[in-house]
Amino acid sequence: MPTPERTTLPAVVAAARAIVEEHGSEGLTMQAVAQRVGVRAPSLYKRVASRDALVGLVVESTLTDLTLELEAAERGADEPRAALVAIAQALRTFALAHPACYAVALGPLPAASRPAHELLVTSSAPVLRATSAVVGSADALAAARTVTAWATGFLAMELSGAFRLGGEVGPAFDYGIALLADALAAR
Amino acid sequence: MPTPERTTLPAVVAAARAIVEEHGSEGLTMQAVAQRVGVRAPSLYKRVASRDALVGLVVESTLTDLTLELEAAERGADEPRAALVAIAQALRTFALAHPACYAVALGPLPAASRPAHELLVTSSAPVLRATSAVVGSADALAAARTVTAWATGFLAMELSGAFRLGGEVGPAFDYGIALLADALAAR
DNA sequence: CCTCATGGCTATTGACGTTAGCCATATTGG
DNA sequence: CCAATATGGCTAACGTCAATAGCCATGAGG
Repeated sequence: MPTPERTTLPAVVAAARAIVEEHGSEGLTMQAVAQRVGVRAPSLYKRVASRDALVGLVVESTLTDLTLELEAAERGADEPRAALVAIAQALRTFALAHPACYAVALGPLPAASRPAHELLVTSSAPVLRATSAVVGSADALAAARTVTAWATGFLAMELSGAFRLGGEVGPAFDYGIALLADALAAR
Repeated sequence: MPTPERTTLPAVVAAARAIVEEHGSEGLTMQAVAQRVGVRAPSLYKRVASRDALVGLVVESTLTDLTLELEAAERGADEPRAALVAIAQALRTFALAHPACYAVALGPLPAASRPAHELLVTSSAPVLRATSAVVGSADALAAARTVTAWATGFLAMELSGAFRLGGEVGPAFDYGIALLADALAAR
């Protein structure tokens, strides 16, 4: 190859993730990323089609990491109901550890930033398996959607500071997942 | 007052809401709003401190309308569990009727766009009353948070088209609210 | 009638994404 | 060993957008 490359696509994505985590998603400017990898902003377009596409790569990278955590939580449980609870708690742990990247990955995204469909399938697989084991395959999808909707809604509220009306947040999460798990098990 | 006013703050907010609904929140530029009310963009700053502040007014306006719908749904039910279901369904109806404004109002917001705390209290009051009637005042807050988290999470997913994996969405919503209502009633 | 507070306007700035076009270089094929 | 070429980086520039500065016109109140 001509002209030695001063950076790489993975380095660009890693820089983008770091910037998102440090300064929020609105701090993710092409200039900031370029400066971080030691290059000028226009050069980034040799690696990435647009800013939205870069956001999409951040989302995919984050989602990949998250999926590993969810699968680990699933493996660590010996019983379906416990797996459901463990997966939910792993999701919250991840969200609190990487709040900005989590918010970007699971928040509203422009079409050009949406991750590959296949990645969404693999990241939702653990929940689907767990609910399937609890309620049976017929209702598994609806049950998984219920749990996922609750968890992402809860975490969106927690991360955006919507829980300003007193009460501890951790116990409220436990309350919710226990309620859902019991309700599903009762079917 | 000097120099007859060519527009008013309510007109500006109404224009902003219409633009959000027609072209999405990213279409809400100061130029677009100004053109719609028959004024030049800089003149808007005589009425509104910033774009974020204008978004905040759109949010408050939307939330006010939503609250009326939730209260109407609450009044229309004669039993606590039915009230909970009716409120959830009213929320979904509103979200589907005004998807873009709903998404703005209940999505992540910069600090300068956050609605007044008091408004959040009044808009969450119906759910809180309903859960209180179902599970008692001790668990009412946690229960309300669970239902709210689920509903907003579900609608965020539905509006962003995250339900691409087959299955009808409406029945999934019914499944979820029934599951939650039953679970709360069983306590 | 004169004053002045006020709303609107033009011009401008600064940030940002993105494109155009040039230059330098390392690899490849003769 | 050398030239051709493909490629990565750069500077310059454009368009969009939010926001500010400063001027002008107007109309209500003394």
